Amino acid sequence: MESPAFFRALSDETRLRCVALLQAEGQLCVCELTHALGVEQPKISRHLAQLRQAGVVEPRRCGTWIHYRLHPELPAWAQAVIAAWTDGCAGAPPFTDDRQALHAMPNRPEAARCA
Amino acid sequence: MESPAFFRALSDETRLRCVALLQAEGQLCVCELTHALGVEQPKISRHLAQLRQAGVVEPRRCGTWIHYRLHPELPAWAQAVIAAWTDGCAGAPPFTDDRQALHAMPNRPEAARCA
DNA sequence: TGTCAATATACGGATATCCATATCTAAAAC
DNA sequence: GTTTTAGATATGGATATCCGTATATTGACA
Repeated sequence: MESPAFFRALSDETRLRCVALLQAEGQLCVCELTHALGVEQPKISRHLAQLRQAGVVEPRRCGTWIHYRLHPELPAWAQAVIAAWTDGCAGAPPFTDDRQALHAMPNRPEAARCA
Repeated sequence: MESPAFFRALSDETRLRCVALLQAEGQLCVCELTHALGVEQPKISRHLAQLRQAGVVEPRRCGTWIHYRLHPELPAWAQAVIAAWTDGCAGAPPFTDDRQALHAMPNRPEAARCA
């Protein structure tokens, strides 16, 4: 994990909003992120690709859906950085709004259905 | 402090090397940073300007020299992020080499001389 | 096999970033 | 006031980033 690449991955608001949601919720599919942030799907996919290439998130296919989560093998310091940031910032807009929009989403695919 | 701007400030190796040195040493002038990193002075100045504009560092003029330090009013979460990162990474190259080069620098201006 | 739904990638243009080199500013010391 | 030294900024070119729109991929299912 190269430090500059890691911080660069966190240097965009859309990506930070994804990271904050994943940190709070554990695992989300692309359609949930798209709905929660209220942006177009290709934009989410492009940013998820950058987070994936930086090793920040990991995808898991689950039938039609692809669930993303924070990469379970993130170095301890990177996990600590994300935790420190979310502790300080995830309780303020726009991150709170995203969580609210997520929970208000109708017909959420249930991650539980996929092992 | 906008989160994306903060992380963007940390998304470059030269800037991270400066931040790591400042975190370890407390306060350094531009010529010390230039010598420690072994890069051209305008490059250091440009990167310090970016860190300054992001609110990560603060300059203090001291006669001919300008001393930089981590901004004392950084939000707690930002300080925690920097601390978590340095705890995890500052003990490895290239950061260790920079500290070594700094301590080997001849005729270091003494910060103590300026209150 | 064909279609649909979820996700990924390609394309093209606007903007930002990074660097090396050259030049400018400002405080010190004479 | 002229020179010297530390530091900041300007210029221009190469590369990267971001976005919206269009299209491709892939698994599920009829």
